[in-house]
Amino acid sequence: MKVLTKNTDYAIRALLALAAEKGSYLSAKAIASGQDIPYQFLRRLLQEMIRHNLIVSKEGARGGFMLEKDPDAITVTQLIEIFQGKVQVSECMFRKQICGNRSRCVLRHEIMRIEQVVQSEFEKVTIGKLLRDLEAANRK
Amino acid sequence: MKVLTKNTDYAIRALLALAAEKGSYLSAKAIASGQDIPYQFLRRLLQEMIRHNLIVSKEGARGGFMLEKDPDAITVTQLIEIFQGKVQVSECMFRKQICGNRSRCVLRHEIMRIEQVVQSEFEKVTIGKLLRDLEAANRK
DNA sequence: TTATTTGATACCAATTTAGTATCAGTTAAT
DNA sequence: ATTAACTGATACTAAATTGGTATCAAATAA
Repeated sequence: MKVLTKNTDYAIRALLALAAEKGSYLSAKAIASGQDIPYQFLRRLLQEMIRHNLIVSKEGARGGFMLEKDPDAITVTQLIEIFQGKVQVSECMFRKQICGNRSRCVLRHEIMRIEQVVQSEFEKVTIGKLLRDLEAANRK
Repeated sequence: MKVLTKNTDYAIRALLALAAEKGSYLSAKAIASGQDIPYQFLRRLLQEMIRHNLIVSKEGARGGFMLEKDPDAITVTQLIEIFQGKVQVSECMFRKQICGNRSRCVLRHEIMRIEQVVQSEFEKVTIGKLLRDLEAANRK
C-alpha cells in the first residue's frame, strides 16, 4: 500500500525547492533538474498547483514559478487531496447485507475515525516544517 | 486517495461472515450472496487467506471455509499487507539532490513516523472488535 | 527578432484493480 | 456408482490509475 504517489511526492519536492528560493521565480527546468523530476510531468503538476493557488507563475524568458502561500499553510493533506483525491478509507464498507441499514451502520464510525487520524497526521506536516527540518539536517 | 481496495474490503466482510458462523463451514457461494461479493473474486481472496493461515477449507459437497485464527488476532493491518502490500508512504522521497546523503536523510523520519501511526491505528481494528461492534449495533 | 519560458492539451505505456471463466479434483448423499 | 455441490488452481480480460512524453501556441526579456 503506497500512501503517496509520484504526483504528490514530486509536488512536495517542487514546493520545497520553491520555498527555499522564496521571493524569486524558479523555472520548471531548474526545478526538474535540481530535484530529478521528469520535466513534462513536473509542468503538469505546477499547472495544477497554480489552479489551487499554491503557487504563481510568470510567463516568458526569465519566467518561472514562485510560492504564493505561506509554506506553513501548505500541508501534505492538501497535496494528497489535490493529486490523489480526498482521503477515504472505503466507499461504504458495511452494506445493507451486514448491518441492515446504512444510516445506523456503526462500523463505519471505526473507519471514519481512522480516516481522521490519517488526515490529521498529514496535516501536521507542512512545507514550512519540512524545509526547516531539511535546513537543520544540512547544517549538521 | 482510497485506503482500502475492494480486495481488503471484501476480505474483511468475508471474515466477519465466517467469524459470525464460527465452528461450522460456510461455502464461498453463501458468503458471496450474503455479503454481495462477486463469487469468483471472493474465491481468490479466500484462497489467499488460506495461504496466510487465516482460514481453513473443506473440499467437496457441504464443504466451505472456517476461521482458523482467533478473530481478535486478525487485524486490518494484516489484511492490508496481504492484499495491498506493506504500508509504505513513499520509496525514498528525499534523494541525494535534496539531502545529499540518503543515510542521514532526516525528513524521511517524519514520513516513517506517520507510516507507524497509520499502521498502529489499523492494528487496533480486529475482526473480533468489528464483529462485536456489529452485534451491538444489531441489538439496538 | 530570437531564445526562453509558461499555458494548454493530447497522447501513450505500464501497472494495478476489479471481475470472469474454465476445468480438474474432492466429498456427501442418494 | 453416480451425481450435485463444493474447493484448488489458473488463465484471461476490461477498466482505471499512474507515470511519463510530445507538441504547439502565446508571452516576455534581452
